[in-house]
Amino acid sequence: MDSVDAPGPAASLVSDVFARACTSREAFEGVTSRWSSLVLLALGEGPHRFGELRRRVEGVSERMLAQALRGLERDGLVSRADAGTIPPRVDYALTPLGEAVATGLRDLADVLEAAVPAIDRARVDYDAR
Amino acid sequence: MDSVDAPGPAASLVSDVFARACTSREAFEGVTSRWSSLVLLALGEGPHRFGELRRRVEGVSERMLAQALRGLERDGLVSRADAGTIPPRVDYALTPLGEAVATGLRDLADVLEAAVPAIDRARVDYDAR
DNA sequence: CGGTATCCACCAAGATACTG
DNA sequence: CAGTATCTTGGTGGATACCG
Repeated sequence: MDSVDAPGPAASLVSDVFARACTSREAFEGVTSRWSSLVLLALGEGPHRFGELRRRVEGVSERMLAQALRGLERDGLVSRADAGTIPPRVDYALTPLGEAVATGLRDLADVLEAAVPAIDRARVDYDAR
Repeated sequence: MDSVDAPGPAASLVSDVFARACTSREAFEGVTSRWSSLVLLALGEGPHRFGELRRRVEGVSERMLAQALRGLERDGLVSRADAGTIPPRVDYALTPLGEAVATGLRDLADVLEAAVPAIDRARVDYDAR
């Protein structure tokens, strides 16, 4: 995996989200995908069990949650601790890398949450045209 | 930063990305959706014309690019300047809100780009199970 | 050049049922 | 409780053709 053609300002960059086949783009898409981002946000508030996540992330199905968690675990953003007990208990938490990503996502969510009134206004304006 | 289910420090919070019907979640999903995030990243490097964006964001189709731009314009993240000339010239740029979001996305991309080796390793480990 | 319109394939994703 | 299996469908998104 290398640069596109004409590397930009940061010519020493080894990975590039704009590059179709780059791991960073795949990871970026994984992180920003619908449920994964909300799961990371939830785990940013502390470790959660499966059921807790299901309740915290409104609207997620078991299937999608399991899938998101598997993807995040695979990329090393989330750790999975199976207590091996009955009834089962599995705790999910962020790895250090996951923390860094979740923090970024939190900042983004904060910006958007604060901008809700402006966004609502912009939508009304736009739709009125 | 805050606790899991207690309202937390910002008890006056009016919007919540975890809420299914909240504008902030819609906007969050718009911003993190596949092509929109890459478009914002590209525009974070400066204003671009349609064709420039198409080339910069590897793999995007005209249809998806147009759709992403419309969504971002609707939410007030991107401004559209049609020169009205022939041949046509339309410049896209970030609004102040768009800048804030793009900066957050950039941070995220930086983290992920830097973490590529770790992610690749994590994937190999995971897949070996 | 900067789009829109149309068609179509595929997969994301929901519902449901079942298991360790 | 924490998932997996299976089925089904609607939306996402690609290809192509065309318009101002």
